[in-house]
Amino acid sequence: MEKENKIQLTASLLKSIGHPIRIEIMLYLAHYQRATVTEISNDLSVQQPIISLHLSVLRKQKVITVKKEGKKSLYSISDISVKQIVNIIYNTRKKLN
Amino acid sequence: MEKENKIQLTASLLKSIGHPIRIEIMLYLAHYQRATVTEISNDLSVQQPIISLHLSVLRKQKVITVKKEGKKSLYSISDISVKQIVNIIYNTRKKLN
DNA sequence: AACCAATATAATTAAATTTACATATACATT
DNA sequence: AATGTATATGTAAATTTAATTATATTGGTT
Repeated sequence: MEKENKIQLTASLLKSIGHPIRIEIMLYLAHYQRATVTEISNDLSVQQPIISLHLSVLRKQKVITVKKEGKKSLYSISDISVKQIVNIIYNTRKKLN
Repeated sequence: MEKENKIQLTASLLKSIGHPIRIEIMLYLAHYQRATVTEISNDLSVQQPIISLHLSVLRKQKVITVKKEGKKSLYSISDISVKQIVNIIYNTRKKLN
């Protein structure tokens, strides 16, 4: 992969996670392994269309994956490294402030 | 620190790094340890005011720190964990695509 | 003091995101 | 086929972010 493209992808990935609701979704999925849209929507107290939108942003960056089961969509984090990153930043943030 | 605040800070940090030019700046600083605004501007071929602007975004999140020496501003990455994160994502990105 | 180099900031405009709300699709059950 | 549940998509408005250009500030030098 060319450098420019790689930089662009790195930026896109970080940007996709860099949103409060999406951080919450990532932490939620990191904790529960998998969850449906409704579960996430209820537990985070955020309207379903908004959760769906943010899930699509994360899905586009392949940060999470969906597995359809009947009428449910089970979401999970697609890569452990992404999970680690969220935890690293979440836990080291206090050191920077 | 309250959870909400921590989430917000985590999002802000990731968001601040999630931009092509800022990724390039981070990779540049990770490689050279420290650099001036002019050096970054020249080597990345990006206009100085734009670099200054992006540096201020990163500085605001305390991702980088400045040390003034005469009329020069020496920038460097403030925390190793941030450096690691950039490298992790930069190197794992290919696995996700 | 005048000047130059290095950096930061301001104003403007353009573009991209986010939210909210409404609506659509898909599947399952009756 | 009609209803209910789960999820996705469309649109418009509001907000945020980015790039551009110009200008300001700061420190060193003559």
